[in-house]
Amino acid sequence: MSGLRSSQVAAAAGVNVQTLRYYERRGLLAEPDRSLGGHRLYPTEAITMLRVIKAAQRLGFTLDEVAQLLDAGVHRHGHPPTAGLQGRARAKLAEVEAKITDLQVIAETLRVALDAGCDDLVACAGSSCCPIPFSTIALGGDPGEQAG
Amino acid sequence: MSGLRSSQVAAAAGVNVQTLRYYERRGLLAEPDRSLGGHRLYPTEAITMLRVIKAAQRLGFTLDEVAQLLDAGVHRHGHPPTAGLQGRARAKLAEVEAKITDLQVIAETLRVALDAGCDDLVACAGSSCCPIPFSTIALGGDPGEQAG
DNA sequence: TTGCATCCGGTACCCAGGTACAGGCTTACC
DNA sequence: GGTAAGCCTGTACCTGGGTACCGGATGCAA
Repeated sequence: MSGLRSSQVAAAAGVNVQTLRYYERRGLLAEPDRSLGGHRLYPTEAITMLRVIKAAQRLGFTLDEVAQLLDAGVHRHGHPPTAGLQGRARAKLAEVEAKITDLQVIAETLRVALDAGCDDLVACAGSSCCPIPFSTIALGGDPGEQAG
Repeated sequence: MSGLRSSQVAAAAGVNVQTLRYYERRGLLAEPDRSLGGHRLYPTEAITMLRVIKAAQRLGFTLDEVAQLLDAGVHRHGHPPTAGLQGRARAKLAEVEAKITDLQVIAETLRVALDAGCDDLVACAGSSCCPIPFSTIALGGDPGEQAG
């Protein structure tokens, strides 16, 4: 009894042991009780918390945002309406939708380039018949943000 | 005459001067001639190259992939068919489409959570009526990859 | 009591794509 | 020739989300 070891919690949540301490440092996971020798002893709720963190992360929230969401759930008084899960989820949904739109533009550009049979970017950049919009293309979302 | 200064090239391409040297180190930009004192003197084609790089990056290619694309355009002999722009663009399109699908799942999950009026993740995780799929949600794409 | 697995804190490193700074040289213009 | 802006190399730092390694201490079973 007396609590779960870090490796047990990590395994149960499908997470690395190091990640537990990382989350603790980031303020996402409460500091658990310790054994006499200083080893962490987690309550079972810690596993739930990890699942919540992973779910929120999967929904597009950064760890900082997750920390704020968890804080907002605990404090819950006099915060602006954007601070709750509702407000934040609405903002995040808008973000995700914007991202989807951006990627759709990219996908369409790739499709027309394939259709046009482009096979050399440098040649394409010099030819006026290539459909890749070299001059305007840089105006979109941050480069590299959808590669992963 | 004799070439463009790095700041001129950078300004023309909408890029930081440091970035020019970074790209040179990464092998994306050919080493230009130098003045007697060692200053870089770029041909106007350098600006075109930068536009090409930015375009490819915007289309979802990493800098390593861009370097390979540029190499493939130059060497052009006996490479497998996946090595050309066509093959790589097809693969990248598939990647982008997968990403879009993933984000659509996320957007839909956010929408149902908003619809259901969820306002506390921890409470939601403990309640069976919350539509957020805490147990299966971690199975999707890498966490954090669409935040930006 | 021995032995091995696990855990501790602290620090350093990984990815990508840059950006910033320090200390010194070159170039351009008056 | 003076001065200011620009450029040089090299190295360190940034974000975000972890991961890896180290030397030493603990926990637990036989």
